Amino acid sequence: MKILVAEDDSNLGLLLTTFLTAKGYEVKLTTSGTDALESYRNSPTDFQFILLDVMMPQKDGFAVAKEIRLIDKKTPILFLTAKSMEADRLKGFELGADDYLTKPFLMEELLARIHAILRRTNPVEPSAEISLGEFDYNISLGTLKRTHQTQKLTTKENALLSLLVKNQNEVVDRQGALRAIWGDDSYFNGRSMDVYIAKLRKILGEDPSIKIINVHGIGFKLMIK
Amino acid sequence: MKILVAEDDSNLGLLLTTFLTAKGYEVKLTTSGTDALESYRNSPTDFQFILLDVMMPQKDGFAVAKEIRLIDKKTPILFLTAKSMEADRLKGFELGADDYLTKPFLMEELLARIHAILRRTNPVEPSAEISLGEFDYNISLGTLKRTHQTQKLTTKENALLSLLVKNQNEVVDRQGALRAIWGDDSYFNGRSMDVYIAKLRKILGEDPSIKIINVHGIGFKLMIK
DNA sequence: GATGTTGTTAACGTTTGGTTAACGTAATTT
DNA sequence: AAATTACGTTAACCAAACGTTAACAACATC
Repeated sequence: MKILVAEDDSNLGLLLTTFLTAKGYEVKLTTSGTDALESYRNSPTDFQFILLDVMMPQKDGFAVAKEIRLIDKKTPILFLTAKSMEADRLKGFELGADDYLTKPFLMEELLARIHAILRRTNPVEPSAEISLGEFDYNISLGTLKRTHQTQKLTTKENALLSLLVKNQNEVVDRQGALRAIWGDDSYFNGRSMDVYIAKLRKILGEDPSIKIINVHGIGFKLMIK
Repeated sequence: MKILVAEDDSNLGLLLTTFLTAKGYEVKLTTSGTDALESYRNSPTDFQFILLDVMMPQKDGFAVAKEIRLIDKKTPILFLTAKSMEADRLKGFELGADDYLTKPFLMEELLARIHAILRRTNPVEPSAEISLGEFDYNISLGTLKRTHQTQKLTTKENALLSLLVKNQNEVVDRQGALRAIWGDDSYFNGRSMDVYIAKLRKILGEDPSIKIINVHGIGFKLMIK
């Protein structure tokens, strides 16, 4: 999932890139409307989402959107702007924008709005799938896909795997995981989690590059070579 | 194109109704979350857009959205609220909202946002007949036609099937369906719904490409190959 | 009143997923 | 080295969830 970002404020551009990359998106950052349009034109089918700052020198976000919409009516466009003028907002929507977010905004809200737009844009694949070794893991559906097979995970399996995946290459604290998934960290819940770790090891064992490592006395770590 | 509006401020409710009606929409105005949910449940296939005020007595907009999303993952939901708290905004999106607009807002912006969302969601107007595998299903008449046969469905059969068809390929929450069709999710209503699921499986079994799948502990999903 | 229709509930069963037991190995502490 | 704690693995157990068929109750129609 690749996002084209046009933002002339380098701090915000960097922040956006870092944040969205951490959330699993590939980001192409451009710092002017001209560059954005050029990037788009170089590979128009590459981008699944476009984030446009309105106030940019030379070619502003509106001009870019107008140009893009001439040849692409589908790729979602979300405008970012410091200006809160109502006429501008309406203009953005008229140009075919999907949303319009006023600075300053919470990064989490931006992400929520991106998700909402993608949810209705790609109803067939409502949730992003995470690449996990040879598997494609869908947290929402609780499915693990590989070649021609799809394995459905149980609720507990999915909860535990999603926690490990979200903290890939980092140790997930044993007691914390127990409290988060089982509600408290009693002895038997701990044994239950060990059972589920074994289940996940068995399922993921089809791909030898995936390992769930125990860090003694601390917790578990999901690693992929 | 019918919009369900829930707004307890009668001035704003009237304004919304007048404005949207003038823009060509049919509006069902409700003044409480409870009434909104009841209106929705009475004819779930009627509405193509839902406008929910967040702050309403008894059942707030969030609670309404939560209940609706159990049995309808697609119909667009836009929240209106006087509160601009960020946590609330994120909560709205997590519940499956498509947009979130803070009062006071320009009516024209509301309309633009509705259009932007509808542009993406291809709203399904209730039609005379829906193609369902080898069957032609008429929700209004409660009939299933196939080759030279027409089967008449009972009220409960029709309510359940229309809910499954509306959410084809999506899981319909068991408890949500029970509350929507039977009024509450007690044990015996659950057993009754299981009986009706069996009835529908028997009726639809004439076409082997149609399956009603149980997702354990969650609900049912209608799938067609 | 007899009959038909629809919805509810009973009865018996299967499936599912989570918990716990049991036996063991690995790591740390004494 | 021995004892203790932490974790690995497999399977038994159990209750909840659900599938199916039929009996029963309530209501409508003739």
